[in-house]
Amino acid sequence: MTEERAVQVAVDVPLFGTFSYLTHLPLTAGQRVRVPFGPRRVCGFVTNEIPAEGIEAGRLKRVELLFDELPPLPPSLLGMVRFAADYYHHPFGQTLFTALPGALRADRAVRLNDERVWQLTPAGLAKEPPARQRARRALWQALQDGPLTAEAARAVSTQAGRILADWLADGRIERVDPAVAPLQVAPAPLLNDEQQAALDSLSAELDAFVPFVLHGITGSGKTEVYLRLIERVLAAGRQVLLLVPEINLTPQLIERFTGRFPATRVVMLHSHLADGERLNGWVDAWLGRAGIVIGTRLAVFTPLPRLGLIVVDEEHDGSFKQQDGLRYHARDLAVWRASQERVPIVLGSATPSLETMANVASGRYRRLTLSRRAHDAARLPAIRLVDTRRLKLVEGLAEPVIAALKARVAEGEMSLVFINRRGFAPVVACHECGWLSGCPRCSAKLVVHLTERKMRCHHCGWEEAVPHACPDCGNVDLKPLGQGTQRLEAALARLLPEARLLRIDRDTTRHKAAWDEVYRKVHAGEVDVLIGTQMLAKGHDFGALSLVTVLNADGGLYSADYRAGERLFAQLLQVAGRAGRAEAPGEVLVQTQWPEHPLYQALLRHDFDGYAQVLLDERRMAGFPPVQHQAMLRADAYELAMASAFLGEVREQAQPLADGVLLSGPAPALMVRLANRERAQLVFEAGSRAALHAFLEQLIPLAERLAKAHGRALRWSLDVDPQEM
DNA sequence: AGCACGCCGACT
DNA sequence: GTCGGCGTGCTC
Repeated sequence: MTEERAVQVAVDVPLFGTFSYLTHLPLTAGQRVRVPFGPRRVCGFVTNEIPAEGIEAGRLKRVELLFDELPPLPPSLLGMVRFAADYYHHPFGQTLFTALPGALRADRAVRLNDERVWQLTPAGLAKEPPARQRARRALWQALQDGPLTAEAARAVSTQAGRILADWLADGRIERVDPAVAPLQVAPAPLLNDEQQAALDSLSAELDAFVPFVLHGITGSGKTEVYLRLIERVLAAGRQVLLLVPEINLTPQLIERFTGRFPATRVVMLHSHLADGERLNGWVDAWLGRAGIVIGTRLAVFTPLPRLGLIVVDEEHDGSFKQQDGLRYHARDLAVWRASQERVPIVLGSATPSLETMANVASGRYRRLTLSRRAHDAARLPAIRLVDTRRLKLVEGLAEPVIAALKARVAEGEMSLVFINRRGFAPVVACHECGWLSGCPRCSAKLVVHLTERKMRCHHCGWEEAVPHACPDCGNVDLKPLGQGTQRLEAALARLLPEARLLRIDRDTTRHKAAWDEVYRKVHAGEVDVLIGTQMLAKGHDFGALSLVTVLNADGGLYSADYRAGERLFAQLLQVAGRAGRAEAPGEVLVQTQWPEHPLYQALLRHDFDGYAQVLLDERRMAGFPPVQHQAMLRADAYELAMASAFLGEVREQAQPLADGVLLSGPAPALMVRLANRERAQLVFEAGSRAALHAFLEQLIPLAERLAKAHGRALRWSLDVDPQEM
């Protein structure tokens, strides 16, 4: 026992700083402990943070317990947490706890899988095989064939546990760590010359921090380039972190990696895992047993002792930004991590974010381009704009679009009807008095689901029955307004009576089994027309789509969110990329009332770079990110007035501190009402990151103090690099 | 965030 | 008399 001393412990509370405790244990940074905290006991982590001043030694409590099932968290993880806490101005303790799997956050010991395997000792090999009992003979035979995992032993016999314990006791067998399996690589398709060139450039920089952008059009075979690069990293005995958007973490993707590297442990990490599963995957990565970690944004924190490469697939995807608590951007943290650990990082996308394009333009990132589809036969689709100003619409569909769909159905080819639901909803309206089905808790409109005769709020989840008459004037002739997927499905069924339709949206794919069924039907050729929303703009491979139609793209041109244009353009390029993947040349029809808009003109030419430049110039003129840096103080309360009043006070007192920082607002949020609360925001903009952060440093204590006066009804949070207005 | 303490309204 | 509503303050 060493002498008593003080250590700093981080706990999961919204307070800046760590807490001092006495201990006689030789504790080091990263160890998990139990400490008394107020009237309760909580789990905490020892840090090497500088102790706060001014706490009398007499008031210190003692560390109660060390949880030593696992080694201390590595310094690299604590370093990344420190960086994230500083950058996002979030309490260190809470930042650390969001970086950890749930099982390590609780005030109790964890149980880990025993990874060791059973194998025969030399003494055991020399012994006679057991003569009696089927179970003993079978187990003995299995051990002759090689080491057995606990799981494999149980599969041989339910008696295995007892028998193996006997044999262990008499020295015939031993329990050892499994040998590291040599890398195995399944046969891979050939690369085209562009893919090969990209791979060569990437492979030349495996020992340093180099940020790459792999800009490859849909169908150009980015994943195959990742796989070849990953093979080289694994062959060098190092680990790979692959971050993917929530929606892309599919069994098909995982199978592609496990299929290519059958002897390599591939760990999947995402928020829907059970606590135990997530912990085991995390620990396998941490202890170096897993070669590849594939996960959503939370996986960016996974400790990897032999990290050799980070890949962020679909780096433009919004799901990399967390929208509550620690509002981190996993892509940005991944770039920071790669620089710290001196490994290359690949940001892959068909439509890179403007942030990334700006870094390419400034020379900070190196761009590699895949401009052709991997299969030579697959050509880029021809895009046509259908000007709906001069055409009569039937149920929201223009005549040329209906005709094109009919033709494809007649030829037995699959089409996709894409609806951009952002800013558009099938609401119930009264044509007598103008009443609309608004959500009682939000400023959103309720969306009709005809099959269930319900109206549902897609923002807060509120649900109610479709009324029989107008609640305001009693008119019984209520009509659905706008275009929802369900209503469109009904219209298409009438217009294309011979077609087999399949609707894909959050309702039809909520359950995994339903999604598998959708996938099976599409690939079995049991579908003529797919109908769907945003989900379809993501990277799913639906095979032989020959026609893609987009019905209501214009919404993105009118949005108050300055990023809406960027998102719409990316979404249209992505969804157009669904067409013509196989031998059939694809066609894309976009209905619009504004065909001369530069966005559509760039789309016609498949000109991503050109329009990205237009958008970047616009951002420069307007002083928006990525040219300027932003942070946003968000506040919500039962009444907008309280949120605005708080932000107004903050603005008034923060103004003198703003050196090189522009304050705007407070303004009501774009979606003012959300789940019975009303929201407002105050925006800070600066040309220099350092100036912005120096300002935010002073802003936090100010906001804390001013918020206190409004009581618990007022909630606030700081969003650094906000993605949504 | 939790949790206790504390000070006012309707009940066995 | 006291059970319990949630405003206020503190956590090494």
